[in-house]
Amino acid sequence: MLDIKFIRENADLIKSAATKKRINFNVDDLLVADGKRLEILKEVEDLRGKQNVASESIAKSNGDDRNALIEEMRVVKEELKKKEEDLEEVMKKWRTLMLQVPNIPDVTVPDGVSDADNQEVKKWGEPTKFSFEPLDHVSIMEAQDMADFERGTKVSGFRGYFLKGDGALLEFAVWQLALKHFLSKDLVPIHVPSLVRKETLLGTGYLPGGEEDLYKTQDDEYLAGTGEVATMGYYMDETVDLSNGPIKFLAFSPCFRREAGAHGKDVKGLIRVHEFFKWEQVILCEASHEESVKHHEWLNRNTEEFIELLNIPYHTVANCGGDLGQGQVKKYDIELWVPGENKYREISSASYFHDFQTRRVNTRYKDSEGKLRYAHSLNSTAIPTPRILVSIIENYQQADGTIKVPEALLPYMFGKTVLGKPFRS
RNA sequence: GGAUAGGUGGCUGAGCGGUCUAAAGCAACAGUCUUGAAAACUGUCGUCUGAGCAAUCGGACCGUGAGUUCGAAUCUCACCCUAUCCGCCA
Repeated sequence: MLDIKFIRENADLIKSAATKKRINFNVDDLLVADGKRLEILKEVEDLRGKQNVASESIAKSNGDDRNALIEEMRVVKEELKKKEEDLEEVMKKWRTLMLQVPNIPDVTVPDGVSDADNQEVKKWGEPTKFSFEPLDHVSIMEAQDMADFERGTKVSGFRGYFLKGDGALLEFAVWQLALKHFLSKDLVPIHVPSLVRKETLLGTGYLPGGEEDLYKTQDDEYLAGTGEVATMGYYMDETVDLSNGPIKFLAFSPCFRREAGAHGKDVKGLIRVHEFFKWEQVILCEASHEESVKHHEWLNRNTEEFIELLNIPYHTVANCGGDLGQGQVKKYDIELWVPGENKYREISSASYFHDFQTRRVNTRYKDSEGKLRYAHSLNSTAIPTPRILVSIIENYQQADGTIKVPEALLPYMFGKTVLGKPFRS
């Protein structure tokens, strides 16, 4: 959500934002509705003012004076009722349009329609070369009894999986390394709920609109698709203290996604599952563009560093306008090399929103002049499992089918340096 | 699941049809006093929104939404949320 004053004064910016994001939104419709809204609001407020004045007189008077005044106000009441109905009608339209206003993408966001137009801004390492034909993670993990997809489906349904033996150990090791790395960045670890109330999803912008990708309970709660939801909900309707610097969280939570729009995609393996775990970085900072930009770069760099610890080839892309969400100002995706598919796959997404989200969740802070302002919010994946296992296993596989443990994970693998047993040559 | 009690400003808490412009206390901020601090005293002290250069003025907000009324924090209805006890339960 944006400030209506800002929208009124920067209608052109909104127009080009919609164009750049490939979002169908007509700001003129909103401005017309807004004009009407202000006009009727003024009338309603004048009538209410009249009523307030008369009300005081009525309280002080009696007898005929009193009855005359009451009669007079009966008419005002009818008029007011009619105007209020008019106002409600305009407000309905106004609110609907307000929720659709796209946030302004940064000037550095590349132009484009879809993820195919995202711009590579960094490339680290070269795609792994093998002296043999590499296997995909599904074949390797099944052969090594590190994952069980058949029983996963039997027990959990489509996209179900078990991580087992070294597969499970590897996941826990990644978590440990992630804790070590990200906590060295002074983030506050927080384990957040996945079961959330509707308000938090409305606040973060996943509702309305994302209903079909969310699991819902019989008590009308939802299972969040990311820890960002509960983390942003943490300070909902509160005034936070940013005088000692930004609030920086490292949130952990199970994540649930129905993947309703992805039925044919990535049907095998650990790339796209209904239930996974994610460590997520979340920042609330002062309402300054420079601050947001600085933290955005920092968040993304934190995750890049983690991937570098694992020594997996990756590249970072700046998402193009058409690949940005309604609220995002700018977004980076980090994509890891996946030998089995011979391409990079997204592992992380770092975005900033200015005050787009905090307006909805109503999280403010007092600035140095004591004025209440909406904070800026940012979030970035720290690390998702099991998706990250795909790249670890495929890039570290050896000719005999075993997997070398990445050096950084050695301290957390209970002495194991190689996973699995030779099964091919 | 059963029963009960509640939702009022940053917090505690009064108000239960018309000076509510929401008491009072605490906290906070400023000042006086003081070498400095504390205490004491004095003053300030909500949010959103519209008009205005500004001082200021108007409107809204007592969990949410409807309703009754000339007038609602106060009455009616529905919903949401919280707490406590019992039951069940990792």
